[in-house]
Amino acid sequence: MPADTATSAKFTPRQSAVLAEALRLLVEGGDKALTTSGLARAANCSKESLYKWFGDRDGLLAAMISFQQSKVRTADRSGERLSTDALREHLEIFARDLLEVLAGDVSLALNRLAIGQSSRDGSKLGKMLLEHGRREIDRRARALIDTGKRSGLLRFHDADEAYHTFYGLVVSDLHVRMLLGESGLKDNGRQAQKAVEAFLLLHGTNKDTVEAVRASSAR
Amino acid sequence: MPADTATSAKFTPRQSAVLAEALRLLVEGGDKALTTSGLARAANCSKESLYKWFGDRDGLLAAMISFQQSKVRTADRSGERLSTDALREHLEIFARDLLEVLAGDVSLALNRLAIGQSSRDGSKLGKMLLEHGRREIDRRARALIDTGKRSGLLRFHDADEAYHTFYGLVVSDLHVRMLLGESGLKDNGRQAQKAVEAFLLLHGTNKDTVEAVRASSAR
DNA sequence: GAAGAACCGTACCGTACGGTACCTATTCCG
DNA sequence: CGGAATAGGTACCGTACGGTACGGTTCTTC
Repeated sequence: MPADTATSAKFTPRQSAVLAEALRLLVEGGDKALTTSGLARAANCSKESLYKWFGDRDGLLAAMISFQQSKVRTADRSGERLSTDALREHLEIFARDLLEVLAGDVSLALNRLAIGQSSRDGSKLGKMLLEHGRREIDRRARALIDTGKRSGLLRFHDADEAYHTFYGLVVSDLHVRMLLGESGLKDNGRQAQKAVEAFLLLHGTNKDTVEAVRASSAR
Repeated sequence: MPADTATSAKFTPRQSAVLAEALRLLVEGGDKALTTSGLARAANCSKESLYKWFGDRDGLLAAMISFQQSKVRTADRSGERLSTDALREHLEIFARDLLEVLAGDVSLALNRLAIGQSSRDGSKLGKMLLEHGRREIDRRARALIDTGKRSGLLRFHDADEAYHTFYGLVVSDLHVRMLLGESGLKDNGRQAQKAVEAFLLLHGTNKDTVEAVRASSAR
């Protein structure tokens, strides 16, 4: 993550610094620890400024999500055709990145926050998280899957379905478990590898790959 | 779900009624709506009784989880050998049940509650939910999978891994999306069907089944 | 039928939060 | 240089919650 260049056009540097501090408080203490007074104290700003900038507490939370997402940029360097090995490599990298993102402190804290609020604000934060937060990573995955199909390495009749299958294979119930407080995996790489193997078996076209994977999965 | 017979030995009928009312409040308004005063008013009991029975608010929440789980009983009628079709049938039923449970009002509300608290109570509620809430359904799934293997219909080298694969195929990111406020699927049955197809392709042994499914998945 | 426990309803206390008002200091700009 | 805008510091208000205390009421039990 870049250090300070994350000054999205939406926020002044000062506001960004305050939002970063707000995220820090949220991560270390949960939403209970994120009070307007506490944030003002920790960020050396006044409550009045907070209310001027963000309206109210909900506005602050929304700004935090928006701010955090402005820092997430996914390198999407899979443009043209791919070899079998390259596809597998890209899928594995994607899976590892996905697991890493989901297990991140800030991601978990924001998801917990949105989930906690979802019952009383009409899921406003949840919608933000889903629509803006995952758009980037979804797009990257879809591009990868589409490229795989165009290269004749994958076959499916619904890209969305294929993506959800892949997501499920990679994440399983890990995300919810981590949200509930469990620690993550010891080895994301291995999980990514297995998920990709299974996914290629389900949707790959390369017979050698399929057979090889099949044999190994039955080992 | 049985109406009133759910009087676990741990709670008196009166306490059970109060806990049921607490769950109702939680479902309809989130944790913010579940105040001790509000519960006392809604359940026609006194706050003093609440504190006498459950200790403090956290004790009440824990009791709610325990109470709800005492109502969930999974019929586990898969004892002996299975045919291919019977296995598929059982897997589909399980998958549908799983999706239905996860999408249930009370389940979602309790998971939201536990996730919201996880950052400030050392994940006590989260642990309860994972260890006691899922034990039943996990056991049922594992029994099913083991039976499949003993019947020569499934192959894998790690039952846990196979179960997680199946879980991922069935649920994907649906659970988190619903926790964030999205509505569930229109058709759980179809999702269950597709997940079972994929799972059998990955871990089934029946060649006919495998080929048939393979063909259909590439349709 | 009386003693006693369990329980209800309510009133109360301390606290902590969201939000507002007011005043001061710094910076920006003509 | 001077006035306006911006932002920090602080004190304050209303509210609502968790938790406690107490008097009155119902239910049990002998």
